[in-house]
Amino acid sequence: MSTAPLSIHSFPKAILHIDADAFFVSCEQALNPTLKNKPVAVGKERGIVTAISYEAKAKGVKRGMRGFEIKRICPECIILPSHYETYGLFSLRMYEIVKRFTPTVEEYSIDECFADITGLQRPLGMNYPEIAARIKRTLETELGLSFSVGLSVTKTIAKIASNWNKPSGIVSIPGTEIHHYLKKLPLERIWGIGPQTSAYLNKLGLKTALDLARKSQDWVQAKLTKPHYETWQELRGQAVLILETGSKKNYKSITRSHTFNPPTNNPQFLLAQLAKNLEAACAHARRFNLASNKLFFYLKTQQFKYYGAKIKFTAPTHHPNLLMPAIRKHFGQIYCQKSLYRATGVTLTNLKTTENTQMDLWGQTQKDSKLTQIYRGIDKLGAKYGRRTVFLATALTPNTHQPSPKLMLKRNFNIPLLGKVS
DNA sequence: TCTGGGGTCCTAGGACCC
DNA sequence: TCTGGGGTCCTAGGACCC
Repeated sequence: MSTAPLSIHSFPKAILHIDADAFFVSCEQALNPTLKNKPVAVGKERGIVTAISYEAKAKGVKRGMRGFEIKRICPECIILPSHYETYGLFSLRMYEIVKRFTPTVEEYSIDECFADITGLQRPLGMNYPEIAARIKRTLETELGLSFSVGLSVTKTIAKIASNWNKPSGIVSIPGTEIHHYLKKLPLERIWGIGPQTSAYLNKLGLKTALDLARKSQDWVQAKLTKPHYETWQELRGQAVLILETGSKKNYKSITRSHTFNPPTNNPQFLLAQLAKNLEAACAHARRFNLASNKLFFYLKTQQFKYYGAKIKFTAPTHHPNLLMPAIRKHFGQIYCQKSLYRATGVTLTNLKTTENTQMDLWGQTQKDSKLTQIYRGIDKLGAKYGRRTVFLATALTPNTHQPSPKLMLKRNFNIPLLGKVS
């Protein structure tokens, strides 16, 4: 096979990928230094851990493990509940710091971002690897977390670079050096190539990322789909994936789901769970001024099968009390008494912004705006007294005997507005 | 991989229209 | 009643990501 480089230019573009190491546990350690250098895991409230410190990883602790399994292999491991709001604040500060260096920052996920630093050598008086190092140092000093940074010519290679030397790595891959790295990289480690595609490519005789990058354009277009064709271009040093710099929160859909234990076939319980999912999804939609006219809800069986129904509405809304009756109405179509269910979920789709909503013929919008005021009050209460201070009566677990107005108050607060609702 | 929660994009195929 | 060809929109489901 050819040993020629894939690109003859060092840095036609300079893209950084910045990735916080063991983000959730690192946040906990930054806030509580006594946790530093100790095996720590986060996710106690779920029963399985989702983030693990490098010390715990070294002892064999893995994502998805349960508390008792961890205690068996690493008794000294500290298991903490997650604090997502806190991690979100660290995340915002991370973006803010990177944006001091360049406005072109993609807030890719809570613990990662991409930054385009093309053309900044001269204004900053540093070369690209020096800029990367400066950003890394600034992040680490100000946040007290460690970061892995990759510098290269495309997003896909920058991601490979940041992953190369975790934790706290800083790796620069000029275009002319790409092939040295791809040669050592198994296909399934490429961003965008999952188990299905790598198994398929293995069957076709490909093993490494370089095997893929060396294929012809015709071959790639004949055998693979568009996303993988783009990956192929990126691996060859052509930046086709652009950085999405807009502030992230334009949802196409909002899902809220929850798994419970033990599994059940109790329809009241399942409806209560769905009501909770619906309220959570709607609350999120309200926060971003989004409304939906299409929802999907499902029951998930113990065998991990999904049974769901889609419902369309004439007018978009984000008020659960308008949507819940429809869920109740369609519930019977998907519910089977013989099945045991382990989870429920609700997805709002077709989301539209609620600014500039037009009045429709039926006065639905007017009714909706009254509700908007009511829910504005509810959301304020939620912010003040804790989420779910006010919720739909359906969301009460069965056996809890309460009178049944449409809206219920958790702590018997008396809110005058409630009278108008039912 | 005995499996939590939240997303996005792409493709194929059907419905419907001219 | 049968027929060719082409366009758009929507949906279901797959695959992938963190």
